[in-house]
Amino acid sequence: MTKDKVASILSEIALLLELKGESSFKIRAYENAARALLQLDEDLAELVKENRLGSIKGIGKALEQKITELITTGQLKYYEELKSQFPPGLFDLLRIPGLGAKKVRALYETLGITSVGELEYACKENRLVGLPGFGQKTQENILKGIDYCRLSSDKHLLHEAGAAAYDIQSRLKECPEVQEVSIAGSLRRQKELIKDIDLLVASDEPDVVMDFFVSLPGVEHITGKGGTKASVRMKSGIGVDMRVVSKAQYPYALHHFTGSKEHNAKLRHIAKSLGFKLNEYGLWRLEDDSLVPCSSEAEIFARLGMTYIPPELREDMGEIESALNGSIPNLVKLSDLKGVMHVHTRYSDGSNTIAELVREAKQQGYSYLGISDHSRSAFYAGGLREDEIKRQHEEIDAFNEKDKDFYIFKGIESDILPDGSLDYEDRILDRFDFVIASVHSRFKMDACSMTKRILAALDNPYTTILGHPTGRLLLSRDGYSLDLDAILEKARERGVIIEINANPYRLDLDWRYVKKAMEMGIRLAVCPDAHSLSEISYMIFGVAMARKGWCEKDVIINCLEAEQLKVVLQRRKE
DNA sequence: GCCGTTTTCGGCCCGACTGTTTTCAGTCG
Repeated sequence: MTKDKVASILSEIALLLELKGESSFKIRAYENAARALLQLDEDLAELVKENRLGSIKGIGKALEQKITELITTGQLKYYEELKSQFPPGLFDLLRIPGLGAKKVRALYETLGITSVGELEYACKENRLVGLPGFGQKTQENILKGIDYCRLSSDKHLLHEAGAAAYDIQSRLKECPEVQEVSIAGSLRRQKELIKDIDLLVASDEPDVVMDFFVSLPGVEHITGKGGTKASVRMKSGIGVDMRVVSKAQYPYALHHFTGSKEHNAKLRHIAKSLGFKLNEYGLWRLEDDSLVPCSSEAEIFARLGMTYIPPELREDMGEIESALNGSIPNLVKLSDLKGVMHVHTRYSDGSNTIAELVREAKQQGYSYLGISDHSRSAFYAGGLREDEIKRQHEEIDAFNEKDKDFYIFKGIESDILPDGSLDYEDRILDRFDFVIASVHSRFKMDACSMTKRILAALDNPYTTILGHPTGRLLLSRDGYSLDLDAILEKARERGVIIEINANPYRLDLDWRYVKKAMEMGIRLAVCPDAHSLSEISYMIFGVAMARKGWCEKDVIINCLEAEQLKVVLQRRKE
C-alpha cells in the first residue's frame, strides 16, 4: 500500500470521525497525520520496518499502530468498523456547499437521508425547515448547493432534461435559418430517465444553424461538430445532440431520431416486407429506389398500413402490432384530467394553505382537489393528530359550502405501518372521502415481509388508493423489494386504485407496470403528490407515464368529474 | 488523536459569515 493510499484512508477516517461528532482535535490529528505522510520523502514501508514512524511529527503511538497495520496487512480494522457505521452516500452530502458534518449527521439521524437525491427530495417536501438549526434559508441554500455540485451524471430526470430541451428549442427557433425544430429521442418518448437531449432541425443552411447551436449560452464544450450533426455538453452536465436535415427529410428523420432503436428496427422490417426501405432520409420503394413522399410521421405510418403511433408508445411493446390492426389506444391527455388528488397542505409538510392550493388548481383548469396530508406516524412530516384532522375537515366543509364550482375531497395519506395496518382507528379513517395508503418507513424489509405488509394494507377496506407503490426515488433510491405482481393482483381483487405518482423524482408506478395494471383492469390515479403550488404541474409527468402505459382516460379515476368521483368513492366506502 | 512537560493531563488557530435564535452553532477558509 502506497503512502498516498494510507493518507487518503486517514483523511477518510477524519471525515468519519467528524460525522461521528468526535473531538475536532482528534479529527485534526488524523488530518495532520495524512498531510505528514504526503509530505514524507522517505519510503513508508521502510519507515514501518525500521520502527521509525513515531519520529514523524504528528504521528504518535495510536497512529503509528494503525499505519503499521495498514502497511503490513493491507487493511485496518478500526477503519472498517468506522465505515460500517455510516452509509457511503453521506460523503456525497458533505460535498454540498453549506453542508458540514454536523448538519449531514442531523439529516441522517432525524430524516434518514443517505444520498443527495433523498436530500433534494426532502428539501422539496419542505422537511428540513422544522429541524433544529435548519430553516427556510438553509433549505434553499442546500437546494442551490445540490444544483451547483450536481455534476454531469449519466442520466437525468425527465423534467430537468425537458426544461433544458425546451429552452434550447426556443432559442433555436430564434435562428432565422431554422425552419423547424423538434425534440426527439427518449425525451420525446417521455422516458422517465434521459441520457441526452436529441434535437432535430430542418434547415437549408446547416452550417449556420450548427454555429448558432454550439454558441448558445450554457454550452460548456463542444463534443463534436460536423456537417449536419453537432454534440455539446451544457454547463448543467447534460449532453445535447442536434441533427440538421432538409425540410423534405424532416418527417422521416423525426421518426428515426425519436426511436426507440427496437421500434425502428421492427418498423424497417415491416417496411421491407411491404417492398420498402425506411431510413432517416426517406421511405423508398425497393423496386426503383424512388422516394415515397410523406409530409408527416402519420403519413409514413399510413404508407406502412398503420395508424399513427404516439411517440410514448414506441418501445416495441406491441405498438406496431396494434397500429397494424388499428387498435392503438386513444391515450389520455392532460386536458382529460378533471381533478388533482394527493396534495399536501401546511397541516402537514406542504408549503401552502388549502385556499392557495384551490386557487392554483382552478387556475390550471381543474374542478376538484383531493387533500391528503400525512398521517400521525409520519412525525417527520408533521402527520395529523385527530384534532388537526377535525380542524382541517371544518375548513374543507366551510369551503365546499361556500364554493359550488369547485370541490375538495377529504383524504389522508396514511402510513402503512410495518405490520400492514393503517395509521388510525377505523372510526377516524371513516371520516375521510378517500385514503391513500403509502409506505414511508422501514424501507429495507425483505421482499416477503414488505409484500405481506402492503397486501395487508390493500385488504383494509378503508384503503382507496395505494400511493407510490414501490417507493423508488429515481437516480437515488431503488424501490422496496417486493412482489409487485402479487400486489397488482390483490389490488385488482380488492378494487384498490393504484397511484401513478407524478412527482418526477418518483414516477411510481413505473410505466411498464402501468401497462400491466391497466390490462388487468385496475383503475389508476394520476397524482402530483404536491407539496407546493408549483408541484401541481407535476401532473403532466404522471400523464406522460399513463400514456407510456397505454392508458385511455376511462381507467384514470381523476378523469372523472367531481360528481362521478363522489359516487365512486361513496360506493367504495359502503 | 498528538504534544510537551510545571511528568500525566491540559491545550490544541480562529475570525468572518450566515442563519437561527434570542446568544450561538455550524461552515468555511
